[in-house]
Amino acid sequence: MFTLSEENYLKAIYHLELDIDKGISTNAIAEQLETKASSVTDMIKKLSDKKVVVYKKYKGVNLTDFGKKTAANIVRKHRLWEVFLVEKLNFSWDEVHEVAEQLEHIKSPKLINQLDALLGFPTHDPHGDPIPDAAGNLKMIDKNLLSTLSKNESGICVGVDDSSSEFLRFLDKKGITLGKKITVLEKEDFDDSLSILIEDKKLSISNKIANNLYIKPAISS
Amino acid sequence: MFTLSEENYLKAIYHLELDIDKGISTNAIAEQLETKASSVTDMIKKLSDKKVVVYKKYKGVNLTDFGKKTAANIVRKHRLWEVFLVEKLNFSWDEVHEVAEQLEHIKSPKLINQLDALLGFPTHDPHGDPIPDAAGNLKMIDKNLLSTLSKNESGICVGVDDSSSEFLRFLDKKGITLGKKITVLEKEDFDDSLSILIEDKKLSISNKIANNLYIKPAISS
DNA sequence: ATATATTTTTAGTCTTGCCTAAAAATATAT
DNA sequence: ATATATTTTTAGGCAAGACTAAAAATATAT
Repeated sequence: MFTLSEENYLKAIYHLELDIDKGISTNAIAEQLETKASSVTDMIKKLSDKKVVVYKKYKGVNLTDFGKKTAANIVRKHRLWEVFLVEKLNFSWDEVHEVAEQLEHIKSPKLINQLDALLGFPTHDPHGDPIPDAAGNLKMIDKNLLSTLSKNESGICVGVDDSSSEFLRFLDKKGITLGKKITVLEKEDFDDSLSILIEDKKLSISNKIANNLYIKPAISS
Repeated sequence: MFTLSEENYLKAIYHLELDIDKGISTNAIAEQLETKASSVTDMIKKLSDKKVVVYKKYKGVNLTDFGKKTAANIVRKHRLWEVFLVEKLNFSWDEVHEVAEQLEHIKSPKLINQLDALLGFPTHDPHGDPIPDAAGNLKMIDKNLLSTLSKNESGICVGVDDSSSEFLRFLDKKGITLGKKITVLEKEDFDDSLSILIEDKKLSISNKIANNLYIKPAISS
């Protein structure tokens, strides 16, 4: 069994490993968890003793298979709870993260299995992130940043890269939500901004936005 | 804001105050929380500093109004989650306690309000215990122990005093669940056991059982 | 290749929440 | 009323998980 703190470290390392394929550095973990490098070194030793990470001094850490499975299960719980909050309790997608951060630590396999069933075995959370299955595996779907689309190409909005409340509320205000079809009408060279069509509405969006929105390629209209 | 440990102390004192109207003794709290008296003294000082209890050395503690409200809110969350587990996730009434002990510490007013609504604003948990309202007030319903009924009197089963898994599973086995009507057919003097009628079935139950089952008086049949 | 900068670890400290053992206060019994 | 028993508090310590400051290792730059 893992403490709350250990679980948060596992989750942080799990997320970092999706982007980095070397050993995860002490500093990277410290930054992710908003703590100090020395605290990370302390905790890494504990996690290493518990066989969830492999640690070589000055060389960073990597999750063991056991560690990966444990971390994936926490992420699974987090994302299932997010779906629950949106689907059953009328939370909006920018309100779920903090509460899910708490709920992900609840320990009860039956609870999670039943929740999964109640929600109809969802595969993605409200931000389009995949939900690991009970074994810890996650299916990546084919998705690209909106910024990679060319003029006149279309796609379905399937996820966000930045899932901060600020960005999500900005999307809400613009009427951009998951599932909607977006067509690129124009790409401006000088600032890489886009003119897009979404539900018969024409919008102008900056490159920053286009770099944080995932699109599933579709036949252009 | 309160720590997990502080919340558990508040809850323990809250429950003890329902039975005891003097100052709640250090030992009583220690027993309830399965900890040592010296640990309780330590924590009492912290709770006193936080203005949730009034403490006089050697005289025990009592909750302040603020402490009472805080504790009631934890109990409210516990019982709402129990209802959720039974109503939405197919838990049985003997499985909910442990998980609710974890869930009661989740901090999100919106979560609880929405959960309350999802469940249809329940007034009692799966064991028949009343759910405090958002202000912390709880309505006691008129109930008596089954053992207080006389021969030929009837009542509706509305709650249990002992809500241990063992007792609840025993009741399940006997077919005794909340909402069912029970009629006392016979009272044995020598061991205070009862012969009862429940859903056209005749059962013999011991005094121990009859002392742990609450009944809402009804017109005898 | 050596000096400098950065990263990581170590050493020592703090707080929280628990513990044991001993001392102090209160309660009970003769 | 005094002796005995019980309860409560105090004193001192321990483990977890964080911190700061300093030392050690590694990386970078000229």
